[in-house]
Amino acid sequence: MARPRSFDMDTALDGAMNIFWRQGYTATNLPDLLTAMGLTRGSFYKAFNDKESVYLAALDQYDRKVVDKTLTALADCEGSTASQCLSLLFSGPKDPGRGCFICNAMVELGPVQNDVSRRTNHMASKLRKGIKEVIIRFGGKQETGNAIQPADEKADLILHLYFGHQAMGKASSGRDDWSLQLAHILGQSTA
Amino acid sequence: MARPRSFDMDTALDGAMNIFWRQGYTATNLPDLLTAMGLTRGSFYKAFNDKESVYLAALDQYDRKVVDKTLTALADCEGSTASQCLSLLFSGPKDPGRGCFICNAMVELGPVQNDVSRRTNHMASKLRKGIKEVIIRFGGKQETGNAIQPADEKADLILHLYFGHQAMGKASSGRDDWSLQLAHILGQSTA
DNA sequence: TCCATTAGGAACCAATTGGTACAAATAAAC
DNA sequence: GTTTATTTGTACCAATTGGTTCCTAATGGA
Repeated sequence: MARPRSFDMDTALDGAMNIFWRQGYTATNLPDLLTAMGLTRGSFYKAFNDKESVYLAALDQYDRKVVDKTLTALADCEGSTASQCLSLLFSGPKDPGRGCFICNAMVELGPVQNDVSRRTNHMASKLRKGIKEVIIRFGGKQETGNAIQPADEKADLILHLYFGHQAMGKASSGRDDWSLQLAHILGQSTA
Repeated sequence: MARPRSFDMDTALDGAMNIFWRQGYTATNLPDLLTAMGLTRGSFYKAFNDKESVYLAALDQYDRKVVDKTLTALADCEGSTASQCLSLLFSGPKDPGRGCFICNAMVELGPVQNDVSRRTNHMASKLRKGIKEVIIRFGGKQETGNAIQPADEKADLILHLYFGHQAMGKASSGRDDWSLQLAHILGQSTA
């Protein structure tokens, strides 16, 4: 009927995702957000409800863009061991001090924003599942045996390790090479 | 010479520690902080420089009060296995949604505040050392052997796991019982 | 071509932000 | 008791917060 919007919704959400990812929710004010999205107040409030709803949309964008990409990278990994493939999780693009948006969101808003924790839990589950499938693919099938734990447990352990890695990385006091640890967790002799 | 201050510095810092611990730096405004510390603006700005310096003081308070207490609890632990003692780290007082102040601070301010990351790194090192000493105390001495990793590596792994646990706990999507995982990492058959 | 409808942009808004100024209250030193 | 130094509390401040209003401009359909 009338004038179509001149900005691209996807790239605007990319901008929102990146600024929230880097700065968090409260530390990102409206001017920051508008600049990152390439919008002015008018079009912003025409297209979105408020800052909070854009934050949630940014989390969904992260789910589509980053989490899904990570999962396919894990599924398509042609390494020779599970730990080699799972090392992908621990050697991200390394934008210094950006960390993992899921981890950041959990820590900042998890306890006070159900809409946030719902999304972070969902993404965490997807990652957990992706990790588990790598483990299974490389032979660590659902063994309930004594010493070695089933793939679910290993995946959950590695997922927690991943978030710890991301958290510590933001203060640059973390470890970079996790191949030996992963191999040990997975019960391999060497990575 | 003149009028002595009527508030107790230590309890005021406890209040600051607790509110920053629960809400983070930016999400805590001055009225919140003043209430938590039991001070009015006047005495606050007489006694402290600004909000930021109080945050750093609160981190130091956490170091003294919480971290040191945790370390002595680990050192004094009379459990029968290392994983049993280290389970202490994963079963805190469980104020829901408060998490670990170190983790919160790293994630919120690590990349942008050197004074913060310096402190979180220091506390993380203390924890790492405490964990390592537990491992060594229970016989996992600095073995450089093939499959089992040296105590340093194990301690670092558990420390990262701890932070991941704290991060995920804030969205209540984390695991509560880590005894089996710890036992596996440490190379024991059962916890 | 003209109109209905919507995007875009700037001015504006009340509320809140962290921080300051200053007078009143208070207690030690003499 | 007077003096003096310092804390305490209140009133105040400019700047910033997220959000609204409203006018202009652009566009697709008739």
